[in-house]
Amino acid sequence: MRVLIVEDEVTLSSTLAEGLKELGYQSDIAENFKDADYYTDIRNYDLILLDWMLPDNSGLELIPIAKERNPKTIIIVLSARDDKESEIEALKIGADDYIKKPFDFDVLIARIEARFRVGTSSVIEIEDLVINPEEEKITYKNKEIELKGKPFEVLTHLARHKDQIVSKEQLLDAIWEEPELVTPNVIEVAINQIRQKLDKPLGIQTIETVRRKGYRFCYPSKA
Amino acid sequence: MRVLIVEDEVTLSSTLAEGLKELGYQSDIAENFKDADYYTDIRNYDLILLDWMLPDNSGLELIPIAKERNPKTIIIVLSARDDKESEIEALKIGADDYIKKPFDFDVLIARIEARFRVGTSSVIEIEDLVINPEEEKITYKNKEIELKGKPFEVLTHLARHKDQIVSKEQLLDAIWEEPELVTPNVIEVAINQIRQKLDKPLGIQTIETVRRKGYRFCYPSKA
DNA sequence: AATTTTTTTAAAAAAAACTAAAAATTTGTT
DNA sequence: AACAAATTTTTAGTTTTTTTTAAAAAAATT
Repeated sequence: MRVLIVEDEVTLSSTLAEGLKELGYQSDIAENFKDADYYTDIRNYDLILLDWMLPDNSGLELIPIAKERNPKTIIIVLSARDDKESEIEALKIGADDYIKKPFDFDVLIARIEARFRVGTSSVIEIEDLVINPEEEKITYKNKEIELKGKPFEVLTHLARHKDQIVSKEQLLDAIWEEPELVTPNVIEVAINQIRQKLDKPLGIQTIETVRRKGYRFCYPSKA
Repeated sequence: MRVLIVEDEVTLSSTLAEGLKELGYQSDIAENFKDADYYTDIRNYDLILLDWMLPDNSGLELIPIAKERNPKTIIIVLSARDDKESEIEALKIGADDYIKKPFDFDVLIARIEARFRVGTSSVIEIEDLVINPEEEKITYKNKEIELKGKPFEVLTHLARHKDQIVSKEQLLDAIWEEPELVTPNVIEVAINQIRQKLDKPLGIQTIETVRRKGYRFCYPSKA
């Protein structure tokens, strides 16, 4: 999980980053609007913790920009303004939550975890295909398929977003720790693995490539 | 949008129901746990506004039950308990939001609308013709049309400016990264593609050429 | 009829995706 | 710590698809 903390009080932002790190979140820190603009441009964040008042601009102005760049980003505004009007304004402009400062770290975490909570069972069952991310195991008609590591994660991620186009960039962001350090070709290699080890032997198609857009999990095909 | 209000103070629940009705929400009211249990069993709610303290049970106990029955239900807990621990408890057990009483109606609405805000769907629907730019897909009477890349983008752009004349220069500026590097002929080729793959097979006309001016998306023709 | 503009076609060029294998890195074991 | 095994990443060549060019044919305008 990738988090962007936009906050000019360095004490607060580093405390947050540390706390989040312990919980397995990876965060970047932007101290002003300009940096936040830069970061949201080059990376896709799952979550943005956004201070309203920044030295060079209003944090609120980042909301439409960030949402435009990645509509899936959840934005939680952290603000010292405790009037109802401010809260309503932030929510209306596109914020997903509004927490008044000073806030309790545990409450913030509880709200974040509630946001990203996944539905009960993590096992993905699609017809005869069963993907168990916990155990990193795939079976087709109860027969186990040898597919591990990155290719497994790519398949899992695509299966979770069944029928949706997922771009290479999104896959990199979701699965690789530092997406900018690898070439997008790693995904092509992973996809190739899946096709060699899963599709080919079983005579099915699980992933189709949508040229220039990404890949889409399309099993069972609706044809 | 279907809402279940679980609240024993009738004054509050009916005020809420009325306010929500004006905004187009349809709500049921449960005054106690038993009724809430009954309602969630027979109906699927988009949203449940849940009071923590109910006469016959803790409202929190409804959360896993309701989520099991309809995992998509959003549950907002409304509670007089204003300590952090209670808020964390509710969120951890599965609540999606926690609002302290007394709360402001407008804030509640802003939070609800933020939850159900739909990411701007860019799908263009014109009679039987549906253009989905996200997925780069066109269907006519649910039958998919093979049209991708630049021709697809040209069609999309013209459809977005339905009935308006769009010049070749405008199309180049809108779709090509570096318009000055290509000749306007690329557009003519794209238009031709559209006519070959869309208009011709379906016996319709989507784009008419306005000599010396540009092109105009003219489907359905008002003739 | 001459000129301009658009349409059509086919082939060249460019871009994106695929594949196989080597190199590098990580992991587990002795 | 050193080795072996497994995994990941890179490289580079191939294939496929899309985009562009260019030139001929057709249509509209003057």
